Amino acid sequence: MTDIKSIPAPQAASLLFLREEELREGIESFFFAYRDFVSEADALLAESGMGRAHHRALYFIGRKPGITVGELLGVLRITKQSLSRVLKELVAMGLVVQTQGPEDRRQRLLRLTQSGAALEARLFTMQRARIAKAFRDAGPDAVAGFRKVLGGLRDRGDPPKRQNAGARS
Amino acid sequence: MTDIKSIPAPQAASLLFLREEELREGIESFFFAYRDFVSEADALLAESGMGRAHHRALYFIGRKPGITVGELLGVLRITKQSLSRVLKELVAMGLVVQTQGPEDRRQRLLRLTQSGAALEARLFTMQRARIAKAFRDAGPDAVAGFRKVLGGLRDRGDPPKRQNAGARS
DNA sequence: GATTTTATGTCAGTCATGTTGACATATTTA
DNA sequence: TAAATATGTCAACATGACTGACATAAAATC
Repeated sequence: MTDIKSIPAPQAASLLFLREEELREGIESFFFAYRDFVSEADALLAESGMGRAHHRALYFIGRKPGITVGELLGVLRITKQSLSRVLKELVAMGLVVQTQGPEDRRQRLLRLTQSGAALEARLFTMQRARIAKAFRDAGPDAVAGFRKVLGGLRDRGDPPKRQNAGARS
Repeated sequence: MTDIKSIPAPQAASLLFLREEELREGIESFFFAYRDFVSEADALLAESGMGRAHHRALYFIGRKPGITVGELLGVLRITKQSLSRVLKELVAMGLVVQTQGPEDRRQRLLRLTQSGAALEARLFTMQRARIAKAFRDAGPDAVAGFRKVLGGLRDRGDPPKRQNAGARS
């Protein structure tokens, strides 16, 4: 039923139009929502002369204390030069500490300091308010759908290895 | 039921933990999905020496042919100086044309040329493949939930007017 | 034990995209 | 006529990415 081939041309065109329209609206919603969501923490970060790159590093170090530099590079998918600058600043500001890996002493394990954790918590609290409200208003089924679609939008397969990023010449 | 105040402390803490965990996973999904989604068109844009800013302008001009510069600024929420640079390049490359507004001759109405529309279509086709697959795999209910949550994440109220952007000193 | 690979850091330069501030011009509105 | 609006433009700067090249220490392999 509703076999697209069985539909007369004008209606099929109309269906295709709606399909494209629906997808474009999805793309636009995605763009606007993401922009509004991430821009929220900027003011707080700017107070300490930081930007979004600092936020992302703080976030993922807080999420996995003891994460190595290489792992963090893999998560963020940026070059080590980019990350290095950010990490250096976070360490200089006393928000992050690096310790030598206990098994592999080449590794630098990253952890938030107390003040780093405090800043991350303040940033998370801001974003939590927004996302919690969106989740609450939309309801659990909608949240499940949100997660499901986001999962489908992710890259599948190998993350494209980038020069200078991780274990690559 | 499930009044949080009636739950003994350890379980309440556990629930709160799950709640935070759930929200963090949502934030991360959002970050990863958005990054993967928008990065896809970069290679094609780079061939012509363009970036994401060009893509966004092309996209919204294609979406509303005859859009004014001021309207586009309102959609993108960037400064006119940023947009100006991008528009100038798009016009120079023959992808966009500007025509004087028929009623208000101060306005510059923006439209895609044939090759501009062709490029936009190529870019949209790339993204359509990804989002259509995600929508199809997730199902209509999930898509509805996705849209619902995204709507809730948007800024409410006045878009924060930014200096130099639109009608402001 | 010597060699290679890996994890990390660093210097130097470039690019894309955003910002602020100031000012110019044409056109519409009051 | 005067003020407000839509647009454009010059200049300077910040952020966060990038490439390429090279350095060091430690682990893994031959």
